[in-house]
Amino acid sequence: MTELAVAPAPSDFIRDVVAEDLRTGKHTRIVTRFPPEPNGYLHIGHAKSICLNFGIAHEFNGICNVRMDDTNPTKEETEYVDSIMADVYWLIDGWADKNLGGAPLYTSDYFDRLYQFAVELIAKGKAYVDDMTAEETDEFRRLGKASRFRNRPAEENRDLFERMKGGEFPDGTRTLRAKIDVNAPNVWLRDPVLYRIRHASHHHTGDKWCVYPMYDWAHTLSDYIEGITHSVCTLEFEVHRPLYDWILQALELSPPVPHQYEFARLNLTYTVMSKRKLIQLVNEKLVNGWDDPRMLTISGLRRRGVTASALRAFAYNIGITKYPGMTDMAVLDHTIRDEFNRTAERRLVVLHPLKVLLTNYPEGKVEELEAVNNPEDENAGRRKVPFSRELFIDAADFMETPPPKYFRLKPGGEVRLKYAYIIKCDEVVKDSSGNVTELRCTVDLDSKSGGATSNRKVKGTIHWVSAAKANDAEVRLYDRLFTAVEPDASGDFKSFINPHSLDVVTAKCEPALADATPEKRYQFERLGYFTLDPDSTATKQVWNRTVTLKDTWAKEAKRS
RNA sequence: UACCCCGUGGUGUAACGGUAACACAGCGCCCUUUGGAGGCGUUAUUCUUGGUUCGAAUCCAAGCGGGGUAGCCA
Repeated sequence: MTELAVAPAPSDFIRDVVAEDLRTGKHTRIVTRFPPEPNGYLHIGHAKSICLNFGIAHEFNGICNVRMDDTNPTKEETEYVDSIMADVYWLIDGWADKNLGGAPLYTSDYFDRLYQFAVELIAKGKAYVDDMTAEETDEFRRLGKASRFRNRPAEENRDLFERMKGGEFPDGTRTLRAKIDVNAPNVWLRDPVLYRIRHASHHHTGDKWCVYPMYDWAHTLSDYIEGITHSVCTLEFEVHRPLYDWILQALELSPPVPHQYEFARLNLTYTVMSKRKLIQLVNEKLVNGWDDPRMLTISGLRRRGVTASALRAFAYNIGITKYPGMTDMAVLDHTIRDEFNRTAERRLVVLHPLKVLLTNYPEGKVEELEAVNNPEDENAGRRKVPFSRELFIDAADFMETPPPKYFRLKPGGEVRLKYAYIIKCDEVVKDSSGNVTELRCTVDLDSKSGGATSNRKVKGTIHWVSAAKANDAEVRLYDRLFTAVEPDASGDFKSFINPHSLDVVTAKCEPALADATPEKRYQFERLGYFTLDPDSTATKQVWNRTVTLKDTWAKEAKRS
């Protein structure tokens, strides 16, 4: 099993529609799109959407456009465009052709055409310039009342709209509104605003414009312009769909026209997903930037060590529906472990070193013992691990007064050192304040792994490194960022930040780990999966714990 | 409040009028030189009430519950 996570093509209600439209000949080539607003970094919820839209294009031989939905100059920045494209390419690379979507497109590149469409709508008597304030507009809409400017002659509307574009009027003084039905049951049909005045510099069009289209106008027509067949968005836009369809009909656009479909956005336990909250975490320095490995941003997940293929497998596992549920973070963890168990090479690393002296093992002797790189993959080969008189084991693998069912080292007890010998703890050395500083043990020389007399069983097997040959490395142990299942369910989500979400230790690593590369994932035996962080230098490795191993002992220990 | 959408084990999904299944989580056992992985088993599900039908998770109606929308944000 070297092919990973190439799951069978998933099926869901949207793919069903796509397949049907192809079957009936309604469409001959599928075009989807992923339309982020460049006002923040992409998160795992966007990954779900990317996998859906690119997935459909990929499976049905179509294309998927990445389109910056940049109609609000006051919120959008080029930095975000760059991060978004980096994330999208990373996520789809090796799975769908990058050129499936090509270079990023921009709604702002269509501003001229969108403006012309608006002029057309005015000419058809289906839009008018309104002079009411934002507050008045809101109130009238709530009351279902018509604006007193609603019946302006088309020519006056045309003139006013042109002068809006010309910059004659200050921000907020006028809007262009669709003339639909001020009393419609669906509030989005109560003469929605199509254009507003914003004397602001735009990240992509500079100072060319001072009127900017609203989402519904821009998005619908951008879909049409690009020949989108299936415009897939999240549930909160469901009530916009009648407006989407109205716009296409009002302009009497020739078919085929796009159709909008909605699915439930991703909700995950123990995290927050809204851009507003993520940006707060960054700005208030509660995390170290957008790509902090504790963030559920795509860049954060990438830095943490999650692979694109694992993220895609996750998107596949959770499915697509209209039910707005809450997915357990355990599903993400499981998906990552599932892949890494098959692909990650094993290494011995001691996180919290406790010295062990083997009293009956010769001083100065070094044995090169053989270790399996990956028990799940024979092709991963073997390596040598040096063994000597002084070792480090993890402090958690020794207890002076252990609870029942503790299989590791204890005074007078025995344990197997992985790939090496069985040792017995004879003596516990402590400092003046009673802390254990060293263990004196004896080796059963007949118990060497792979040897003729190695068959003796002991209950526990622990990892270790040779003190003389070990290399130091910084290891960043990440845990979930929030302690509450739903941090934003009530109160201030920041009050649920996990104070132990990051623990930094200096670990002792076996020599073979020195050759590690950033692309590879490693399992530190019995501890978890780890990835080299970009903070690493030629002289110092920095490791991120992507996810722990499943730990049934922790559960057992909690019980007693 | 109005309008729209959605209700299948604890969680996420499947079953497309014909035996309610899969994954995660949980529990138990087996195996294990990772308390990992793996294997086996197990707990537990169609919101309610009517209707249509030989037959309903599926279609219809009402109720109940949950979510969304009511920015000159997207």
